[in-house]
Amino acid sequence: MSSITSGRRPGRPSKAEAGDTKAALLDAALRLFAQKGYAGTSIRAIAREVGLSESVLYAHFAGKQAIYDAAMSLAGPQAADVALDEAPDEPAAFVESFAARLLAAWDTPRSRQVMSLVSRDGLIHDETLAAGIENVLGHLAEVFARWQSEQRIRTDLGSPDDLAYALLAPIAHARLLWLHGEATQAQRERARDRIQAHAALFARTLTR
Amino acid sequence: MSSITSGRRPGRPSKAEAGDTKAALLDAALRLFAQKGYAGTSIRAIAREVGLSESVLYAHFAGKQAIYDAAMSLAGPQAADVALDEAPDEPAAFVESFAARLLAAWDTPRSRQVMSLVSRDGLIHDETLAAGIENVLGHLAEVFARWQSEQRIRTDLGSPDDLAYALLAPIAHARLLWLHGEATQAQRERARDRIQAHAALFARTLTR
DNA sequence: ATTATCTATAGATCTATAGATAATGC
DNA sequence: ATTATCTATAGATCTATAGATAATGC
Repeated sequence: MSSITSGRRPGRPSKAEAGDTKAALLDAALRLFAQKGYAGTSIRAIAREVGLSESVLYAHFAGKQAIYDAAMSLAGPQAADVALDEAPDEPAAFVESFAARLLAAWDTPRSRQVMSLVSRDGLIHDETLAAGIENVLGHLAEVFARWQSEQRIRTDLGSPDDLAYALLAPIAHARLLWLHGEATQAQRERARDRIQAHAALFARTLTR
Repeated sequence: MSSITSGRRPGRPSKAEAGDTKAALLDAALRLFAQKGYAGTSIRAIAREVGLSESVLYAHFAGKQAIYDAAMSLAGPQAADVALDEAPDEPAAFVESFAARLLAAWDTPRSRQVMSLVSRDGLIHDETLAAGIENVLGHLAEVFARWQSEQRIRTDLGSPDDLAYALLAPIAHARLLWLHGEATQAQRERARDRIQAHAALFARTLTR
């Protein structure tokens, strides 16, 4: 028994046994940062997860912060991109499909991990995230304003902006509570049920 | 100049200069854990914040985790305790006062710090927090169910449970986004405006 | 020659403990 | 004697770097 510390011998691995190391490192990094946060995750732990020496990370990234930034950028399309790409004509149908599309975008393994990562390290209070939410709210408010002026929805409930918040916040909250990196199947179903029920309730509110 | 490392000489401090060390340590601990998270906060940093040596903490607490637990328990009364202690008779008035009482309980320096602490380290996904929310939702749903059976509010919008979520989630989300340990005055006002506007909109929804 | 891995190590920092020192309260 | 602080230190762990090793691609 020679090398106990690592199953690998030194030197460049042969083509056959070389995988996509950088992608594997980033995947492990996202997983660990999501589980333990920035300070709770060591370079060493990331390397061990992939079965390599920690110094490999310095061949691929400038340092710990660079790994974190790269892992963050694995986040898929944001809510604003996903949710509003459909020309909204029929209020009730739009509201329910909006919620369904947000759920689909947020209930993926990667998106759930990014959610965990974002809800640590104070990033949930980061301006970027808040700006993204404001962006979606603005788009939604425009839609509601048009519908109000066209008399397609009630005008006596509140401003377009308040309506937008009343629709989006419960969906975003469901994401936070139940669509994170360690969510169980039951929690994911809870999120889906809550989001669907809320969208349906909100759609009824708009028109009745 | 003798002791550069600390302004204090060794030995027990005189009665005059001895403050409430344990309270000061806990206060600093909550502040730092809220800012940097568990792993990002060292015993040393807490001690330095109070101007003492790090070994003092071991005289007051069994270890780092014990300090964290003690800081967590500084959280004031929870939402469930605060929000429902008033006999709800008039729907619109109750909804707005419910929101106002939640805001008052959550917009204190300590509660904001606990919010930051909870939104790190995965605690937001902790069962305790989720159970607290479910508890408030359950109480609210009872109130709505009674009102529906008494015909004080509309019955065609959704189940009492869905109504409870539609009221509470946007308030809880405002807390998360704008009532944390590093919230600015502008963010706190944003939370208040959002919460008030949402409560008013929801109250109108219930009755019109 | 370049690239991707390894081992070894420096230097910083962290948790925790041991033992000294000085004030308090009996 | 007890309590509340201090200094000093052990031992673990962390980030980062230097230099060796072996496969690749020209």
